[in-house]
Amino acid sequence: MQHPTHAVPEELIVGPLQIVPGEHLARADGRALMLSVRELRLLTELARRADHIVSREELFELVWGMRMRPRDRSVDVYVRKLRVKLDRALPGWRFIHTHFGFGYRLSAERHKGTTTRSQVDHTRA
Amino acid sequence: MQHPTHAVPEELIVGPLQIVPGEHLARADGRALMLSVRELRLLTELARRADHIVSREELFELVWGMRMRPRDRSVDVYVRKLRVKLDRALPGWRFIHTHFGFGYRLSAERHKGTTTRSQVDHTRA
DNA sequence: ACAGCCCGTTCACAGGCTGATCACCGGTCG
DNA sequence: CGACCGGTGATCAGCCTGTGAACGGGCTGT
Repeated sequence: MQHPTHAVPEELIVGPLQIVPGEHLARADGRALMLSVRELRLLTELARRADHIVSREELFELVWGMRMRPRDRSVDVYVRKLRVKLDRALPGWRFIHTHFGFGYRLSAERHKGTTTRSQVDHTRA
Repeated sequence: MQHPTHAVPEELIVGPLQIVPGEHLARADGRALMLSVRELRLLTELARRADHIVSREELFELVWGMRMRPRDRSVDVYVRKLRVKLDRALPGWRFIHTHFGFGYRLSAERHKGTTTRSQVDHTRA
């Protein structure tokens, strides 16, 4: 089922991230990200609630479309997959923040010290 | 009694601090703070009584939900944890003021000096 | 039809965070 | 000056998350 040609496409912007759910596409600084269906959908739902904490239960229902079973760790696993890909695409940025006991929050934040290679960052806001 | 759709969420503002209990979230100048459950709850109760002195006993009952045992120092410990995080997030501001023998009071007040490191400050409240 | 690859799911273990208490020190008041 | 009150740093067990890997199914190209 396609959208009508000229429908206004939803476009989510979070820092250097751009997400276009209607096109099943996400970009980092303009470069397309290679995300699986689940990954993109999780990122999308987080982006739609950027800067707000979203609980695992809510995320699960939004992305998987059903109630989360008690000890299901799927959300955690996909959050990690996303983090890895986002970090590889945009080192020096952090997007998915854990709120212990509550859930996750998507916000673009710079940070010092990169994962893979040592990246000099003298940003002293 | 719930409102149907978008009930107005409680939002507490204290100077540069914004607290949204319903979202388990507090922001400093718009930036999300990373607070634990207890910390956020303590900050919330203090904020709901901003500019008023709240006794330890009352704070304990509000946050812990039970009577405070005679020598319990929990409130003091959490006040400190909050002070540290608030100072790191907003150097130059003081929020939690001690009222010797009475309790604590939350009020946004500027002060000079402090950088990232918490500096000993002999200024009287 | 078959092999290979990608993806989604589930495990089990490791590590980090939180909340509760102590013990000790320094500050304040009478 | 002595007693009391609040500030601070550290410890500890338990729960919550992070993480690497294994498993099985479906899709694709040959």
